[in-house]
Amino acid sequence: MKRPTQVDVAKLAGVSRATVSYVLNDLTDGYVSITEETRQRVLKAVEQLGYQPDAMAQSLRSGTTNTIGLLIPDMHNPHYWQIAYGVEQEVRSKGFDVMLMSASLNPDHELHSVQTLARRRIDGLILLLTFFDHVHKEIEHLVQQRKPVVLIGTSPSKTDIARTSFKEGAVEVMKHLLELGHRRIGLIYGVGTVYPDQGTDRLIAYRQGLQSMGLTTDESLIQYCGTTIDEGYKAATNLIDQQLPPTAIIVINDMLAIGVMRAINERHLNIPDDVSIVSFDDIEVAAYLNPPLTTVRVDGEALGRAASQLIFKRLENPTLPPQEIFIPSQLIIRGTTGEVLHK
Amino acid sequence: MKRPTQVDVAKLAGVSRATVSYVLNDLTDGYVSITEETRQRVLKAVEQLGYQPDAMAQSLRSGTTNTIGLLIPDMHNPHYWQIAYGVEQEVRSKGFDVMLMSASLNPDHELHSVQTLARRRIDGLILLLTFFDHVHKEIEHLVQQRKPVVLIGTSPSKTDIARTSFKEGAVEVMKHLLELGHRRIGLIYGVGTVYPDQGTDRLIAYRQGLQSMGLTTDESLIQYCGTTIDEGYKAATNLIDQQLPPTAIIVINDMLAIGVMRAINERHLNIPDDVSIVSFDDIEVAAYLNPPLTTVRVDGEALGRAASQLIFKRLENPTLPPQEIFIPSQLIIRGTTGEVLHK
DNA sequence: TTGAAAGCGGTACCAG
DNA sequence: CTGGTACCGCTTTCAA
Repeated sequence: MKRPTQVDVAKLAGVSRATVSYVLNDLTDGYVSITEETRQRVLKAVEQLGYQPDAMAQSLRSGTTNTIGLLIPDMHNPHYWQIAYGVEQEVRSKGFDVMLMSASLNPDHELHSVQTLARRRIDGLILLLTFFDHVHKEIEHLVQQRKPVVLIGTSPSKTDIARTSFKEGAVEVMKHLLELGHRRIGLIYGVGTVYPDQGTDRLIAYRQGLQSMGLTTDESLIQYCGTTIDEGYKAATNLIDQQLPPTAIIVINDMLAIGVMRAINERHLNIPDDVSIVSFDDIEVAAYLNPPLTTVRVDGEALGRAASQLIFKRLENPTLPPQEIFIPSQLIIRGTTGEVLHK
Repeated sequence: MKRPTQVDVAKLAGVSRATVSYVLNDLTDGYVSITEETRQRVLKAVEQLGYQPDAMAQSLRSGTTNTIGLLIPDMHNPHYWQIAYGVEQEVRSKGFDVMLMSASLNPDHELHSVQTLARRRIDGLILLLTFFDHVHKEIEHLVQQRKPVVLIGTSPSKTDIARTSFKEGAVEVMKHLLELGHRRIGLIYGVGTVYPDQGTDRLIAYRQGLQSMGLTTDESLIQYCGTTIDEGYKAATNLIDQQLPPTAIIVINDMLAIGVMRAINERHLNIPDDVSIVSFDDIEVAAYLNPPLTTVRVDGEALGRAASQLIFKRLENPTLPPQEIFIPSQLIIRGTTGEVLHK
């Protein structure tokens, strides 16, 4: 059985396609008016056939889709879900839908996803990019077509952006650790990306923090790695198996920090007495780890909501100058950081 | 600037719309043949305008969307993301896209999402339902229209289904705990749903396991709660603050178990010496908790892949009888379960 | 080798 | 009050 169309409904109700359309769109209140009896006949036919208007055809006609596209870097980091959740909340409250895609940390997928989303006549696009440059041209096009495009990121942008910055948080982190007496501070710097800016704010704060105490950066205390918990685990073992291991480790995000904590636990070292740990994001489980994780919170849900608001603002007023909403980061001190007990 | 259409390209290249279509769809190899020179002119025009064919119009014409819809219950449980990840992998490998929606644990949203997905001419639909009955009619319609619909769930179904069962796992759990000497076993039974069957398999195994040892079910050891970590935390406090607290707690999923572990840690009780914990799902962080969580693994990624395979199978052969792929569950013993030390 | 035109499923204008 | 019809952007058959 084929999907029923307007024609089927019209036939069954014994009216014309136009009439069906009128009834369904409640244009009966406007200029056109339709007998209650006809109306009922149509509605009954709709019910009988289980007719649902074809969204594609509607979009083709109207030029709008009532859909916002959202691209996240990958599905393995809860921080991105928080963002997706925020977007979903806000977008749904406006009666729009979200079409979510993941770039799977792959530049080709990222490009493909942006293109796919664009080809769908999405009404607006929220992008959390990892490989920025690849999609630059696509974004230009979208902007020229007056499609709302909002970035979620850390670097200022010419387009609308829901921006956050780890800078303040990272500075707080350094201050916190230095106050606790830490001097050998490791950094696990795992970013699944070639995007040059990603994480830089945290790296800079790290170096400057050390500098402010007259310390030089010991490059052997910096570990680069991927994005999985397991890679965090491995990076941590590299760090703590050194002759002079760090007394504190800064980890670029909570997921990696979970791996780091595991590595330390397995060596029967105590957190925070032997090693302190701080990271970034504040994903949901962070507060429930043992001990609870000290981390720099970035409110993902707020980021997602902010991005959506920017979309709708531009939808209403396409000629606005580029907008920015800033979501600050903030150090949440929990149980994984403590004073240096022994050097 | 408007989005460029085929007409714009045709004009710029000085050819007709059809020619553009031919070039873009490589029909040049078939019956139609086009001068290399014309071809190049068209391609150049496409490039210049940044033309991308309109997916809606294409779908309207072709009747296919190259898109699979996926509905998950909510965005806060990593288990669902594992499933989504599996779906994404498989679907993308076939050159299709995934449109993901979340029901936000809300029956209205669930219904709305299914309807929206259906209205989009999605080529196939993968559903992880919480409030089954509400969408029953929609599914019927889809099936009648020969749209592939695949369920992911635990109860057998008349439609295609990627099925798992916690039963075997739950039985293993009971065996494991009883062998370790546990007799007072608590159950935290949090399901964010009114769907009658959800979790039942685990409840049954629980009762039967106790029965097999000649024990009766102590209803005060069963706690019902919601789906958040925090609700798991609260349910656990109810349990361990009892006069005769359980020596082991079975938790319906890992997210809740994280909250349970926290509650126990906060009371300075030891896991597993004072209280053992087992749960279900085996989300990514489970192995990295402190101690690592004993849990019944259900391979979400495999579930997602299986569901996708069922979709494609039916797409190829719509008249197949209902298919089922079964993904077994399996107890993974880690560090949160141990022998009873004191009663 | 290229172009004209029908139609996919709706919407909305205009005429009856 | 209702029906005819042009059009949204693209594919594809048929004719030139």
